[in-house]
Amino acid sequence: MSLKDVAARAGVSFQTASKVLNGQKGVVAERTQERILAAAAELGYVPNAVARSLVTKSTYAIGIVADDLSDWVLAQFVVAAEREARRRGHVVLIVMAHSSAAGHGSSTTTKEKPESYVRLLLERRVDGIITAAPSLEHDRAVARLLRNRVPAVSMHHVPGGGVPVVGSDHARTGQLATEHLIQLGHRRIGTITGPMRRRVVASRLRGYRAALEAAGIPVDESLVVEAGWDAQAGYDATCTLLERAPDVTAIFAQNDLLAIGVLSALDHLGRRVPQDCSVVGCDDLPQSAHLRPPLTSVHVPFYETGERAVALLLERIQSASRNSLQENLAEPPQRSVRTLLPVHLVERQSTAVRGEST
Amino acid sequence: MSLKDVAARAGVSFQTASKVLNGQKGVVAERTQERILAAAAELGYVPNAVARSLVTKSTYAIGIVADDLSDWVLAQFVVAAEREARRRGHVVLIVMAHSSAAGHGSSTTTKEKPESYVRLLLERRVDGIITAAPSLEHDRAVARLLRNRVPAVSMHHVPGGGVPVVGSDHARTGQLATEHLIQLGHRRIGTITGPMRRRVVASRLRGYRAALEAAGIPVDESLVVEAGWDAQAGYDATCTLLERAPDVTAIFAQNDLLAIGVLSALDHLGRRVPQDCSVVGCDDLPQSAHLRPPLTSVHVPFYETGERAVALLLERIQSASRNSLQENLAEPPQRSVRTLLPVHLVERQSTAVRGEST
DNA sequence: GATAGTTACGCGAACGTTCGCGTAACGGAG
DNA sequence: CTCCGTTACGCGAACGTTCGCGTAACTATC
Repeated sequence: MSLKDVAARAGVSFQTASKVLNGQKGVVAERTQERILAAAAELGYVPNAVARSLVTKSTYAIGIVADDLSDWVLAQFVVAAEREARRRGHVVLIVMAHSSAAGHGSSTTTKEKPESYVRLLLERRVDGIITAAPSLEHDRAVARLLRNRVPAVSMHHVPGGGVPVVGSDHARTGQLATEHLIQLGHRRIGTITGPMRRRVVASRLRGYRAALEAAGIPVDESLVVEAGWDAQAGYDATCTLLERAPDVTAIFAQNDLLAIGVLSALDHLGRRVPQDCSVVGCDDLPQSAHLRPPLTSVHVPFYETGERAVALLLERIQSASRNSLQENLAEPPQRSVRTLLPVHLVERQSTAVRGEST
Repeated sequence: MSLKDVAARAGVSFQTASKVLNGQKGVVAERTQERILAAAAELGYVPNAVARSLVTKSTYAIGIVADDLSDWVLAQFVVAAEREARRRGHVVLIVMAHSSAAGHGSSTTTKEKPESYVRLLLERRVDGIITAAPSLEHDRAVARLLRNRVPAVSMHHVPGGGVPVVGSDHARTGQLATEHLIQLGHRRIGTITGPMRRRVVASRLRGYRAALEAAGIPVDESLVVEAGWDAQAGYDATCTLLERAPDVTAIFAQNDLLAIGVLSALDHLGRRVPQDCSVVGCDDLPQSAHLRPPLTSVHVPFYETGERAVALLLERIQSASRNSLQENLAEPPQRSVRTLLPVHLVERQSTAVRGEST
């Protein structure tokens, strides 16, 4: 099962076997190479990556700390990251930052500290870490580890900086959606936001405000309703919104799940979409095209974000290993970079010119 | 950074440091223990799990081979598996069986063989493997590796058996949905299926047929439309179905994504749900409760399936390590077990008594 | 047929742990 | 003061690799 076994069977030293099975080729004579290959095949030899890692000091593994993957958006990110990582010869170790919520039958409610997620990966000696866990975006302990211990890239804000961020332009997202509604003639535009403590939410809301101001429309705070992040929350928030301001003619929902709830609520309240009320979402889920009516939404490139994140991470890993060769000569000050991928509006049938049917 | 460093600083041998930092406690005097702990903290010592694994021959890692996690169902499974694994002290290595489809900008189209997914994990010396990749359910090479090389549990059928399967009762799923429609008085019940090569699809269809036969309703093959696995496919298939058989009064869609397409198509064709046509789905996605109308669906316990899968896997891992101690005494014949978790119908507003409004 | 050059392989060390056993140091009893 | 029993720590080996260098054996040159 080990190099020694196949070497014995082929009648060579295990170091020679190592050279042909894993290491550099061409150093070993054709004839013995074949013998070794044959022996390995017969024994079903599988190289031991953990021993290899021990000596090469590199695991060819990257760690991902992610929030709940039930969220399509994060799943998309992770899928892309894994694919890109493997394309480049790395494997992915994933640790989920499960929300503290009791959840499904976990009897032993061990209160896990967020930094332990990262620590777990550090113990495993991953070559680098990617965080895709907005729930950790305010955690300073996690931030410190990411900054000092290992090459890292984050999908969200990291307190204190020092970690490159790859994301999309959230403010622009809110702005695009709102501008679209303004162009359709809407003036009373409500918005359903996610939880305010999340940065994305604040950014998208900023975009919403900016668009209104640019159009000379006063921002009415009663048109902003903070909600959760799912369809039910969208439903409830819409009811609240229409109670507060029955005259809204358009609603900007901060994601498509919320938007589903918005559509549902409008239906119950007897408002037709888009004739009585336009709706625009964010994220552009695949299903959104098949809702009734098909949902206008701002497309956010999560897949590409995942790809970019690992591409950037692998670059950093390489430059880090180069630098350690040079004994950390010229410690890279490395201003924390922010890469923002462009978003764009996908127009479907849930938005229309204001008052078209009245 | 290593045990030797903290040992040096604490003035002890590194083996002693090992005992207090990782291994058994109580063997070392209180005083020196504190010294070592202090030294470790000052140096920011993080144990090296790869070195540990090398000697203990156990990585405390399990591998998951999964299909595209954009599918909520699989994501759910993986989320649960990861959570349960970590609760029990294991970490998760995930490898995705990306469909060969060209997809997003992967320039180097290295044709990866499915078995290489497993091989990757074997090299990493994971303690066990879980497969959640229906796309691999016909791959004999993968099956052989799972059978012989490592403790494994699968979420889907494994050709040749020998690997315990944890899943849910798919035939019953189809049966429950169909029985429900029959009880509401429907006789002309169409069904939109997924791709026939998938086992789930065949099983659910079997349940559909069984329910019809049990009710003495002849099975009309023209009412069975094979489709893909997403909303668009559901839309198209519904159009086909209604062309073939305009008299259907109920449709059973094999998953909720398809059902979204079904609802959308019925809307376009001017049929009201549920008055003109009832619709029932499968999987019970969270959004399904907020569609219009809220979708009746068969709930499938993916989360629990994930939990059970790793629970079973960890059991097997333990018994395997015990057995290797006993030199594989009494090779366990271990009939390949199938654990089927129960499903249940969730009744919402997309189904109604036939012809209630006509 | 001795010497230099090349090619093909082996050797030793190191990576950071764990684990069992050996052995100092110490205290109390004879 | 010697002897035995504990307690607290150290030692050596092993896990399966990689890597650089040493060194046989073999071919070519004079």
